[in-house]
Amino acid sequence: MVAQRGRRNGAAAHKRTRGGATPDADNAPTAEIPAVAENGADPEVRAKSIPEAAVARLAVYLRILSAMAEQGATTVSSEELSTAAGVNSAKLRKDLSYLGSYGTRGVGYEVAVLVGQIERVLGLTRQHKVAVVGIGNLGHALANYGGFPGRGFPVEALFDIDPDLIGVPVGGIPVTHLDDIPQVCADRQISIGVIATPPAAAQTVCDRLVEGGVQCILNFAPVVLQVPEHVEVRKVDLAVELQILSFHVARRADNEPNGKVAESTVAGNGAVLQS
Amino acid sequence: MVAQRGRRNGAAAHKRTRGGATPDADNAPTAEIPAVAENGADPEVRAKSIPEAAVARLAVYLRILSAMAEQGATTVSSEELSTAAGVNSAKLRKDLSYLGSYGTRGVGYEVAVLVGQIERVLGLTRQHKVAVVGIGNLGHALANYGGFPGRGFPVEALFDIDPDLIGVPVGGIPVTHLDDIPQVCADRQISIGVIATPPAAAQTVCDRLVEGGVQCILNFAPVVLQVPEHVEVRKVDLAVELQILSFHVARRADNEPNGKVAESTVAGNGAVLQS
DNA sequence: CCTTGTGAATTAATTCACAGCT
DNA sequence: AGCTGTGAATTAATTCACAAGG
Repeated sequence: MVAQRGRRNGAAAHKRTRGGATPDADNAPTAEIPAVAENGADPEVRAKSIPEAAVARLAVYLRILSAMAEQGATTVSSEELSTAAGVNSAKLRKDLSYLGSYGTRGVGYEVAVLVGQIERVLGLTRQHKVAVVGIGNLGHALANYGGFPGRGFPVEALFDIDPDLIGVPVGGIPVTHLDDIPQVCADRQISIGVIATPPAAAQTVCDRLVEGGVQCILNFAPVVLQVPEHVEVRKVDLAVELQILSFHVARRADNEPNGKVAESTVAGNGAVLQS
Repeated sequence: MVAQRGRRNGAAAHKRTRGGATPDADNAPTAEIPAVAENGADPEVRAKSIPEAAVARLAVYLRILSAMAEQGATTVSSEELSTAAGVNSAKLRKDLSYLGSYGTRGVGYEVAVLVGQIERVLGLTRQHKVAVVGIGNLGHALANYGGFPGRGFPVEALFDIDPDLIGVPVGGIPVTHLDDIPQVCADRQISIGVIATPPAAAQTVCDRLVEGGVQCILNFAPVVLQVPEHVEVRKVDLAVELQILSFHVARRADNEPNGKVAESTVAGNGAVLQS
């Protein structure tokens, strides 16, 4: 059907360079997979083309499932899991179906199996070394996470420009100067760079990370980064988040002219809910 | 079975209460406006139903436009602005069209006009008082932003559970105990609550914020919050962001198999490489 | 000529609804 | 009986492409 031609891989050089990606709705170009992947390596149905939106939710399911496993649960139904994740069960099942068919009809899913499959699809069986750039308030907080979510994302390098910080260990790792980013990232095989610098420094830092071979960037600076197209950027933007909330407040105020309605909510305004 | 049992508010059995929202693609139920709005209030074309995705981008455009204005630019074309924002120009124009028609064909847009219109639509002409809960590393960082993005989001209350912190001013504001959340939020008319607590505390804190009349929550805790449906939740989830990046790394590795399988990459053994 | 603004076309994401298996 | 898995239907978001207007 769609013959999705057009995407030229060769030189292309379309300066796509999109690096924006609001934590919200922007970051979502759909993770199309070129459909190639003949592989033949895996007996399982290799991931074919999981929608980006589903990927984000799978990560959420994974966390919930891990918690359930820790509490001793061995199986879970789509209804339970979807409720815990705040989505509806049809969406959840559709999302899980991208993993393959690991449920048992009439019963549900085995928690351990789902955990394993989600980890596989998200690539969490590999390790992804992280570098944090900008050891201010936020960078400090990030560095102290010490090996981010669970294991799998060890922080292996810290960078800042402040001479007083260079060499000082934060969360066990000594801070290196910004100038050494390319070198150190290349040496330590950093795969994810986290930018927590002031906005003015962000693009330069980004360029150096790319120079050092970093392919993925998580950007906390309120700047739209320009990157070559093989680099993946995700953005966490506080200002944008707050402004989106502001929009919703304003919208509510516009629609519901009078001041309060408090909890008449529930069935009250059918307008806002989905179906 | 973790908790989800008690979440029944009112009748409505499964009435949603979504609070998840991955910073990415999850947070995006499309900001449909109830269509009611007989309006008749504004001479301008009142916001009719801006797509959620567009709202997020408008916030980005706003920042870029503000920077341009500061540099003395007075007009801008869709091409320029879209490049700076990392989107294509058609999308940009479509987004701006939700504001009304403020461009001049053959010329472009007046920067100042766009800034004003975006601020209007995002509700940035109001003030939104913010409370930060959880004054750890992250909360500290947030509190010190002191009046978040530019103006319009003053931090007016800080909360924590640690007795050593109570009363201590952070960024000029004394920390109050978690127990006083409902009271203080109601008194100070807080409209946005930021949750930066450990995951275990997040739901309780959330409940108290809601009790205090807070309608919007920005959640940094890795937990899916359950909230009544009139409350808007946005989530910033570090783990999810990293896992999405991980997914893209894996995807690339699968598609672009330089060597065959190269080094023990794909699944198989959990322990890959050193640590 | 410009560049905007927008219907129409396309593509992605979500939801429905039910067949199929346990 | 019950729950998964998934085509089909629906709804949202993006992109195209060009008429309209300075």
